[in-house]
Amino acid sequence: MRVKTRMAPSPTGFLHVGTARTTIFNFLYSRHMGGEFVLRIEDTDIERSEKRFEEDIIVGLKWLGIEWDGEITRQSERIDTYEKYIRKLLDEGKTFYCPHSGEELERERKSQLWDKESPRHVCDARDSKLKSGLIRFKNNTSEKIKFSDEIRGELSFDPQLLGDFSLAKDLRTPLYNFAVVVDDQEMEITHVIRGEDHISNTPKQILLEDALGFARPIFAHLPLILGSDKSKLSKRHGATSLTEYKNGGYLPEALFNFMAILGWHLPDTGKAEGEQEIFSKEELIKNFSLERVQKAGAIFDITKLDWMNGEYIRHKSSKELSRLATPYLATWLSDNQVDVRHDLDLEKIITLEQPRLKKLSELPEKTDYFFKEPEYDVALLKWKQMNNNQIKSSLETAKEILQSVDENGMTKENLEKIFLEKAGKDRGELLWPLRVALSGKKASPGPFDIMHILGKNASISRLETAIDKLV
RNA sequence: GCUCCUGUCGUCUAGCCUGGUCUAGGACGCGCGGUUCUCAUCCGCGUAACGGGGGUUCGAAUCCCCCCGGGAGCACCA
Repeated sequence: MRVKTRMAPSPTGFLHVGTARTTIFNFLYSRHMGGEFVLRIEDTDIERSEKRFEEDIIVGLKWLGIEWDGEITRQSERIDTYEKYIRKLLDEGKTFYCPHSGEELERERKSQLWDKESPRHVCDARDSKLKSGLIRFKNNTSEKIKFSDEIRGELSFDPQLLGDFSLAKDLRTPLYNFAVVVDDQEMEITHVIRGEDHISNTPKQILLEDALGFARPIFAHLPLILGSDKSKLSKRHGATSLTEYKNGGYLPEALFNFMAILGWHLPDTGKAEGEQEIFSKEELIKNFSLERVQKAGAIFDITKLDWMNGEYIRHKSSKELSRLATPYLATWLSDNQVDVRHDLDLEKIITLEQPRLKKLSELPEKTDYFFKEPEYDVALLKWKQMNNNQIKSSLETAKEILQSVDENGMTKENLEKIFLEKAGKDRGELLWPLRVALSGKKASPGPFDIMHILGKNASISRLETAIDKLV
């Protein structure tokens, strides 16, 4: 079977992660089936759609590693086509101009609600000869509308509840449900994979497809991404735009992996323990199947994303990680007007933090002491029950050891060897004050790594600063 | 209100179709322990769920019915 799926984001806001996830599923499915995946932009809402939002969609999808086939098409470029089909329907008497005003519709709606009926408009002027007004569909269907959803199975709707729904404001201003139907036909889309919030649009679209004599695509409705309170993910739950995740230090592969796994999973591999959670894009494409997607909505669990992002960070080579993370550091350094010593090796610093990073954006706060003198409370220098004199002498010892090391001996291995030889039973007595003096932090990488990167002079200077603090 | 969708650990899920091998598996999180000066990594152990009630059956997370819960959609937005 030939497969062609499409993604049709609307440029009326920044690219939402939910939209991004739907795109991932479309992408995975068509690639899995060896089909085509195309991008169409829904930009007929002139008031709300903006160029910068369209740009955001394109940049975001590229960043995620989603590539589409062919040129991007836009709804606004097909106005002539829509007009052609609207005229056809009008000529065939399948649609009509509705003469009712907004107030009249509102009154009808209220009375229906009052009668505990589903609000809809059933027009009493279907055969009016008017040539202006809202164009509505003459809904004469009485049989149930049935269609098969690839994820949910057989679905059925009562067409009476739809009323004479609208399909265009005028000949050249089609409304969503009409525009998608025409576009899917014109673009020869075979599979419509979209969010579950579109389920109730489907019967309208089917009615239009039938009226126009179009083939019916295969539908698949994905569960929604939910916030922590189980309602549709929105701003009040935290970051919803893809850009925020991008800027927040998430890796595209991690986000892709996480969102693909959210609401979809491979079957039990039968392994007794430790089933795989980390999948490359290729593996996801190879194993993807629509029938395995979950039916219920899934909560967007940021802590699992953070873990997964950390996993991807840990698996990067030092060089690659350094390339990706340096901009975060550079921005921070310039914002804080820090002069960086030219001999500092940024790649080493970044690699040192690799096992601790969940997000690239955490880098500056974790490594600031390499770039400026650490600030800390004297009390932090204290290890267990040591008093100030003991701490001071411990730091003096560390300083002496360091002074005895020549520049070539400033490797991590060598420093570790020398310091551990001199350390007592409780290594903490020597190493804790030393590490705090160097980093100014309660938690940090080990002192040997820090001294190696900082160099002999800077390290000694920090020990002296600490000793002075104790007086 | 109406319509539709949906319900396994706190979260993401495996298992459900084709009842027994499920004393319900994995992952994240959390807790404890090991490595360790600290944190992280890594390793080991642990924690915790079939929404409820009826059936059918020798046997139900799996099949049937009812109830309850959660969500979404009901535009001259997409």
